[in-house]
Amino acid sequence: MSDYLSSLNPPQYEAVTHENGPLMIIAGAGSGKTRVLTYRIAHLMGQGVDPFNILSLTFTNKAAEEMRHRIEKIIGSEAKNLWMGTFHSVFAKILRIEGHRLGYTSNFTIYDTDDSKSLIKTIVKEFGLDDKTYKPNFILNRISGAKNNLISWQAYNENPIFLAEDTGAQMPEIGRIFKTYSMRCFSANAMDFDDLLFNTNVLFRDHLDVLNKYQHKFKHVMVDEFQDTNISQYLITKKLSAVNQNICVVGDDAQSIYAFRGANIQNILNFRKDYPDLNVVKLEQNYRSTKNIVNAANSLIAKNKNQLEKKVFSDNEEGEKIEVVKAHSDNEEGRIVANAIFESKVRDGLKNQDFAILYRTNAQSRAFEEALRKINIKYRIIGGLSFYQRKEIKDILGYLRFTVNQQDEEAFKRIINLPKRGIGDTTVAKIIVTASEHQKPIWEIVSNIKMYFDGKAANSIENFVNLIKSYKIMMEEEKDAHTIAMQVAKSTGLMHELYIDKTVEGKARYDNLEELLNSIKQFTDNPEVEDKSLGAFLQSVSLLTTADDEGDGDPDKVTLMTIHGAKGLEFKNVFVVGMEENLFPSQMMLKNRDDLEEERRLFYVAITRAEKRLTLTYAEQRYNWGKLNFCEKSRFIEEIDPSYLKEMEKPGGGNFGADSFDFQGFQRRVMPASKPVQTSPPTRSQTIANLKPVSQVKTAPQHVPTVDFQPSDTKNLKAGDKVEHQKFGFGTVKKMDNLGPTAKAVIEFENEGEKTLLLSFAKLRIVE
DNA sequence: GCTTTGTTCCTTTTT
DNA sequence: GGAACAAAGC
Repeated sequence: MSDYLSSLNPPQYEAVTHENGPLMIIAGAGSGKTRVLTYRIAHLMGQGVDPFNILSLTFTNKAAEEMRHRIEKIIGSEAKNLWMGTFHSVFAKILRIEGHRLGYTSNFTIYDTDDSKSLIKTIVKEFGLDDKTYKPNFILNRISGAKNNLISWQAYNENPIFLAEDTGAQMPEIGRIFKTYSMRCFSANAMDFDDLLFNTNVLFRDHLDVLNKYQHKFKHVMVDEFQDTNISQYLITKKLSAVNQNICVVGDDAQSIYAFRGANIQNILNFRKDYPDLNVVKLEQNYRSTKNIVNAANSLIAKNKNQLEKKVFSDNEEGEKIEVVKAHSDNEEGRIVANAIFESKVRDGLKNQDFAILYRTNAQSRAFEEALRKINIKYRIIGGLSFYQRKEIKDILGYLRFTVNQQDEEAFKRIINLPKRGIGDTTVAKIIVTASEHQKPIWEIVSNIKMYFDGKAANSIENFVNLIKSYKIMMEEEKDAHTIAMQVAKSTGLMHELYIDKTVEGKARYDNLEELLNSIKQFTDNPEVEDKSLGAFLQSVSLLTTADDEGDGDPDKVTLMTIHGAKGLEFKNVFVVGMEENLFPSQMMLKNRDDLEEERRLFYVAITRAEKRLTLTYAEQRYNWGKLNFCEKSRFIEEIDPSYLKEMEKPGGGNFGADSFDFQGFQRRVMPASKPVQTSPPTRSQTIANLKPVSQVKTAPQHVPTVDFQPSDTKNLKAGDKVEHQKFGFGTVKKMDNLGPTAKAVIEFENEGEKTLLLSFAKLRIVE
């Protein structure tokens, strides 16, 4: 049991064996933080602390599960009794138990961002406000920001500063919207993400017996990624540990990247003030990366003024210099990275899973997906439009949510006329008006609909109510989540509707639905899950984090994700792509929050994910919602000490550029530039795993040899050339207007007639 | 009330 | 390029 301690370096040892009193671990990137946390919990348990008394808050549920399994290996099956999870999932669990104190039932709904926005939109409309001025996104951010700082709607409306700010932003009614939004959530028996934390604070503030209970329950409180906690989260942990003072926070101020959602770097900088007898341990040795990568990262982060003093170092090999690669376009960037991965797999004997492509925004993934797909490299995308945000999935979940909680207004609006049953907007509006006139919940109105309306719509509503009632009965009979979901999918007709849709999209949606039912089955079949009810399943779904999505079980894939998603992860080879001004650092960030330091920390996080090799790429031109933009190299590249960098045109000795694409035994067929190979959204389990052999992939007509239309080829385009346009089909160039990036061509299309096009390269290719 | 077609705005990042 | 919404037609 104690032999694992011998593998630790002195500060790690100190952190692991520190038992009582406040502790702050400043853990530099790659310093073995997870190992320390794991061992620390194991050590506490070894010292006789009951796992029921340990609360460990992690950043993703997946991280919690991994840690739990590692502890299990050291100390045994008791580890399953540890309280572990994200802030949101742990305190949602507590609110299920204690929420009745605040007027919620135990089956409250958790509104996701879409629900919140939709509700705000409804309120804006009801208030008769202009929805061009009152943007749901902005309002939600405002409300969320307030709640993360523990400002209630009452306090907000009493605060002249907030109201003046809103008036200044031409939105004086935000306070009133905040109030209505909060009351509507409450009467829907629903909490949004911020409410889970806000209400936990309210619970602990107003119900001291509850606070007391959990203070004594959680004898040890641990917080991972402490630099990314907000005030609301910090106060929860502070209150919980007020009696025992056994609070251990682990973080790295250099990796604080969530200020946009209220994370407060001051939490970590000021922790010492709250705990004067604080022990501080600094883990400064990086075991993950080469010297070159660590030094480069240090030279970058040194530009930040706000930071705790520490010296991260590596005793690993020197390693290769960081490659900086310029690509001509975003598509070429994709090909360069895909080729480099291909080459590196062969040269260094690496697997797909050793590579990650990290970008600033989800929208950047497309070029890399296409390039990887073309050369049959399996990949997985983390984040972006998640499985649970797809329409067909949300539809079924809407039914399940409404079955559990009939006050759920957002679910009601989604499913009342789905599948179409002749209840249009007018009827729904009438129901809502009637409900508010009689001061009764919507469910009360619709379940006695004949008392209020008659006619065709009333009959449809009655059928709908009976459907829901039948599901409720199943729930009361304690049928498990899968049984009920199956019944819902079948008896609503939603499953059949997708089944008879034989379009590619319809097929994909049907597969998605099947996948959903499978995952519910997995949930109810999992022996580790005690509560197999519908409510328990819904909760687990609504608090999934992006990293929690496991895909189809094949781990050997290249990982594509945002840098935010890469927190806590490591890969042998990392590509940080889109290193361009306005993209990274993001111009949005600079415009709205003017926080270059947070962007720099984000880049620091990206660099420090790499163990062996790091490549930075940027493109000279890039499409941004249909328009071609010209880009400049990111200032961040210049900020790294140049002695750690190696600038090059193309990686891999220049032999793997976009235009020299033939590998041994690997014949590439050139395809129309931006025609997606897979027209339907991939199901989660597919995750593009089952790539078609190149020969089956849709290609340009066989008889016409084609080449990609590259931007550099504009100079070659001349009158008389035959071209194909993605939308307009085949045509002949009549005349070129001028050359260079702003070139225009007059083209006579076979079916569409003459058109003048600003040459948008992805849509046009030369047919020789 | 439903379906088709046209128009607009958009994207940081996530629980 | 595309989702989300509005208008127009059935």
